[in-house]
Amino acid sequence: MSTTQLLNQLSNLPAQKPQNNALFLGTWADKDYLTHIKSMFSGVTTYTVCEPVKLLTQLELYCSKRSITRVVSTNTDILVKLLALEGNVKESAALSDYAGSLFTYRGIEIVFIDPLAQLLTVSYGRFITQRYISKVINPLSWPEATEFKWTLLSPENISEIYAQFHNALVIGVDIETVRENCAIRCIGYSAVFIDRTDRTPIRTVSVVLPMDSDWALAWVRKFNSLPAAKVLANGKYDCSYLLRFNAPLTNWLWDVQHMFHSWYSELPKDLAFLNAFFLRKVVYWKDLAETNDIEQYCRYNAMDTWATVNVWVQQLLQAPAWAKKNYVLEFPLVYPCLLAEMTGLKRDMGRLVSARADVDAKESSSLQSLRAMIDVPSFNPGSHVQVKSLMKVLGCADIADSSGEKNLNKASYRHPLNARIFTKILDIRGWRKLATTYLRLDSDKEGKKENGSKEFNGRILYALNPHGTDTGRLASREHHFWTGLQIQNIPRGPEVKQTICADDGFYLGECDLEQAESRDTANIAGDTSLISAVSGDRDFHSVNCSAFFGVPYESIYDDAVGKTLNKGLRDVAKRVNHGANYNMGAFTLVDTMGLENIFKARSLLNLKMTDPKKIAEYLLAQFHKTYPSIAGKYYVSVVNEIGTTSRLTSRAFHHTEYNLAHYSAVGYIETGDWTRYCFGRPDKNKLDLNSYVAHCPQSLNARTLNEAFLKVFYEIALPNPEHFRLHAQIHDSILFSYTEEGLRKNLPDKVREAMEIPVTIRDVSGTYRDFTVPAALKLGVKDKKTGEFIRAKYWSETE
DNA sequence: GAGCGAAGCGCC
DNA sequence: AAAGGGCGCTTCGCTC
Repeated sequence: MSTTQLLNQLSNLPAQKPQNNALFLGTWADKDYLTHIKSMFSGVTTYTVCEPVKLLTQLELYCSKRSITRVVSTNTDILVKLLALEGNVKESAALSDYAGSLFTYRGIEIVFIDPLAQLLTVSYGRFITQRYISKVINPLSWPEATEFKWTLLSPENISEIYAQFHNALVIGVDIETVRENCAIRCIGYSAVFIDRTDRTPIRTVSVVLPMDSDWALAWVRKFNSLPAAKVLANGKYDCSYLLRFNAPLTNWLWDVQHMFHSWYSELPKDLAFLNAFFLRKVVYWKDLAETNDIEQYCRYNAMDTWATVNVWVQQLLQAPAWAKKNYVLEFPLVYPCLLAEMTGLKRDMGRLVSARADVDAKESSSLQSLRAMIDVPSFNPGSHVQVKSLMKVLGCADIADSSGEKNLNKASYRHPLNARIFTKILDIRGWRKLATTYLRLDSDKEGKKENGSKEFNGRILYALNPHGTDTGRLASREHHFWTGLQIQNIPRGPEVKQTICADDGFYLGECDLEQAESRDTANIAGDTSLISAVSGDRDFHSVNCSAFFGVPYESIYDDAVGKTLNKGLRDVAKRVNHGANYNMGAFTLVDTMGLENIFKARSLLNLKMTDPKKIAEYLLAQFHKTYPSIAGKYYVSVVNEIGTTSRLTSRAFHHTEYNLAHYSAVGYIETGDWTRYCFGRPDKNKLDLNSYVAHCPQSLNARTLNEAFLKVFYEIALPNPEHFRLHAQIHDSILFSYTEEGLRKNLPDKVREAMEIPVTIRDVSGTYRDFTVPAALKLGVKDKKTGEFIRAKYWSETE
């Protein structure tokens, strides 16, 4: 019997019975939206009050007169009063924290929801509001969580509890940490026990161990080695700290954040949200973590583990098959990600200091000249407010709503004097970004805490999160140890990458999937012209140019020498292709190309019209004429699929043994690979359509690279711990390092082979095709003088 | 002085 | 080189 079947049989039954009338207790701001929630009360007689109600006694009186026993509310005055009754005294409380929290007051159940305006402004507003309202309107549809009981572990009880935990079905684990020194304050465990003979067959036992002694650490190691599967919430965080203390967690198989991301990737997934989403009778408790009382703190730790296992039970019971499949695809990525996060990359500290000095020098000389030019000695180009005023002074008030790069370029196009000033501002901003974000030194602190250098023992650390994006790409941010960098947006020039290097005895290598998203788009849409254009031997943009505008390919590009002959027109085709591919409108095309380029295109193509928007429309039309399946079939299929199922499912199959072990090829395509639940309305909202149209190729590419990441982890990194290091995945590339011995074993080539995964795909018209995105290794640079190949030691050398 | 949102910008 | 989409970090300027 599977775990799910077991839980299904044993699920604790809810105890409540349906009750009397209902009340919506809102605010003035909710008045306009009342019609939207009417149907959510399932026909129960519901009163509405939007006038200010400040006292619980007022509420009680109102309810008792009308036989009201359940209340849905956005009234924060009442919320604060209810919290005070629970001993949580505060002046104000945010609905965003307490949405989904349920209180009981004198026989009345009160659930709080977000302001009704969110029904229209947040794509998932209706969905969540309906769910929370059902907590009081349809309580029988909500299973009861286990009873919360917790124990502080001590020498007196720990042996006995440890023995008891050997029989657990799963164990929830959560740590609380000290940010300043990366210590672990305490660790909580919640064991789930099953007893079919019991009235409540699912039972949990929660314990907490303060981490204040070697004795405690020794016990943590024992508990972490228990045989039960572990369930965590964002477990890479906890695992990182436990690894630091040499107390690795074994058999981590479940994670409620990854499970929820696999199900509703567009929704929040912090533990507080998951509690409110899955458990009926909960009140937000994150603010309790601010306590200084260690006992209280441990209790809070225990509640988190209790919530984690209860959420886990409900996820297993309620998640549909496609979400569980997503989980199987996503969760295993935590292991290679954790390895890469704990490996990090070495920073050459000498080079860091000199690179920073170079950047600082360029910035300060530019700043000096800018200030002299405009005669404002204190001008700060980093302040958008000041730059906007400058734009107004220089006659660009009409575009001074933003001082971003696009508008500054527009302003520059108007007058050469503007160009001198605004180009300088953009230069300075560029240097500042490099210095303050990527080349930080300890001296940048200036009294502010945690604002100095980014290295951890001379290394750049980072987090790689498989649950960070809506498309299945990994997201990156600073490391769990509260330092390091987002590793996926390191600037492409040498300025920063020359300071990041392989470890002693290692070389750095990077392997890219080439034009992956274009190939994916072509194959998903099944546009045979686009497939051959993107996978052929000829220059893609020149092929487009020829097809769009009816000029001979030979006049655009010379294949023999690999040279562009008509850069201007090829450029137009490039811009049009990129824009049209993702459903850009004519207005935006004008905006992004700039008037100069639009009129350049007009003269290159001898067009008659003078309205820039008309020119852009013409350009976009040429794309859609050439590749009719993109808008004609692919966009339409996105709208239809979401309209009928609220989901987008990738009909693609990756040929790796990991997948083959789980699914047979044909059935896999029919049921789909990665599925995204879509709350947006692509039929009504163009931005939603754009994002869903972009999702499919981006997601398919992410899936391919994620499969490759797993292959590299299992087949290359793990068997060669002395000679290979897995550093990161950067959207279409994998960054690694290897030794001389690793080179003799051909490990870089094996990375490339692992990344070239054949894919079988069913296009939107039902045609099956096989294709493989080629991967290219970047292992070094040719010396410009000697022509000798230099193996990369620094990241700047893998170009 | 802390906290927060907006703006801007880095990558694929 | 850079549109559309996908992200996260720093600074500024404001509020509390």
